[in-house]
Amino acid sequence: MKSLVLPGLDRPEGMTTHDYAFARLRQAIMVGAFRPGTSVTIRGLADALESSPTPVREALRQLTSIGALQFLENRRIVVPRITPARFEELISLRIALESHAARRAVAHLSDRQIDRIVTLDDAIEAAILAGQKAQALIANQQFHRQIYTANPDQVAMPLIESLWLQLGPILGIAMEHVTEFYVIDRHREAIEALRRRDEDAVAQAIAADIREGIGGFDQQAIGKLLALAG
Amino acid sequence: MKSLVLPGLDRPEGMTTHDYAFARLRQAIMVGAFRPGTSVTIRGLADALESSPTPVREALRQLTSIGALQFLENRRIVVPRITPARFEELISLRIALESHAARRAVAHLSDRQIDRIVTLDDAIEAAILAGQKAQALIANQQFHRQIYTANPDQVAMPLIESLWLQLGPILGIAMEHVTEFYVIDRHREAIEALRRRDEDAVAQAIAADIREGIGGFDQQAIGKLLALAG
DNA sequence: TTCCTAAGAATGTGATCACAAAAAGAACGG
DNA sequence: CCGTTCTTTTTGTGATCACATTCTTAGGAA
Repeated sequence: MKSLVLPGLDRPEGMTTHDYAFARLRQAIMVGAFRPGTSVTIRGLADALESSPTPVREALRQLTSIGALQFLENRRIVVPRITPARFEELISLRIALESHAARRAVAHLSDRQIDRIVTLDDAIEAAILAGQKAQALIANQQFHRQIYTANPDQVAMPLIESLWLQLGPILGIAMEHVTEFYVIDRHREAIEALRRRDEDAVAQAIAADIREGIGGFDQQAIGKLLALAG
Repeated sequence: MKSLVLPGLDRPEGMTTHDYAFARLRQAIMVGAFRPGTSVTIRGLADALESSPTPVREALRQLTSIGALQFLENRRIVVPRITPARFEELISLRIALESHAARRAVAHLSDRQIDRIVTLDDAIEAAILAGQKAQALIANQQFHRQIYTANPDQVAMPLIESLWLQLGPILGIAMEHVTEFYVIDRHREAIEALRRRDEDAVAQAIAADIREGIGGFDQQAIGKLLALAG
């Protein structure tokens, strides 16, 4: 049985079943395809991915290591719930980590790379205008990732993505309830700062971008949703 | 065959084979029992832990998710090598993350908890005086963990431990070559700041503690070792 | 000696199965 | 109608096995 819920993701040939399952589930969680508190089963996902329990269990175990899932005491596997306090911690950590990563990326960014970042920002706007929420979210993540990974020795990206994964489920709820996008574009501000190679300004723009709108969503609205979903 | 290399770790009854394998391997890497570049095999570890490939493979996969191990393209599993640049990134991230975590823990610390932190600091000194390097390392980690986890909603600890794991192997090398401990005790400074509930001072003391000596080791010495071990 | 090739060994991968624990449902008694 | 107990089903766990890939090593040719 092939799942209709999991966002599609082509499987490059040569990729192991485990890697495919991991990538697929990870992507699904990151874009909010699972709601907080949802429970998943190994066999169920194995069927959905048309494989067997072994590689799926490995993928699920990996996802717990990065906070995307949770193995409960009763051996149930669930998408973690988020309290308002935990949400606030995650956001403040995002700000700390990502402004740090952005600052340390500035020196490594070539003009050509900055041009590519601008292209990604355009893609975000295009997705928003087209009403493709999930696509806008993915493009926004790519925008951030492109900046941080310019630093070749960077080690923060996996940690940042762990935070994105933990915030994913709540974004999924937000996407259902928010009809209007708040495009408070700190991205242009960040890009200008990148062009000037102004580390402080870049860090500040990224911090503001995170604080003011989580990937285009209004934070207050999410706060209210948390009271319900927590 | 039971391994003599892996640090012992009692297996509480009811703990699954997988959890035991994960905890055991994680602890081993964290205290530097494996050198950078070391390759491990699933069957080998399964024998050492007197179990089978399945739970061990799951544990190894989890360890790769947090940067403690690496699955190479050729399907070999190795302890990642660390370049001087990567080392510097890890340290700067530790400073960013841990001073952030410390700052946000201050408000939650009771006087009783601070007393317990002092006890842990005494344990570090005792271990150093007794020449028990690994024990001193563990006690030092407990000291830091005790502070950060005082914040009940904290989400940074797993990320911080990921950094500790990535630094573990290099600490293992350092422990072999460094005969003298440099006890630059910023811990007392941190404790005093905690007592005053002075967030800035706490963050500063933690940052200085990390910068000046990684768990009691001289950083410059590690830098030199990296040139050889990278 | 050096390089290349081929046979054998070692290793990761993934499906399967038996088992135990937990959850869900059915039957019964108050 | 509600709660309890027993049965059935579901589900995670871990050992095992077959397969494909990779590594190792032995042998031979230049």
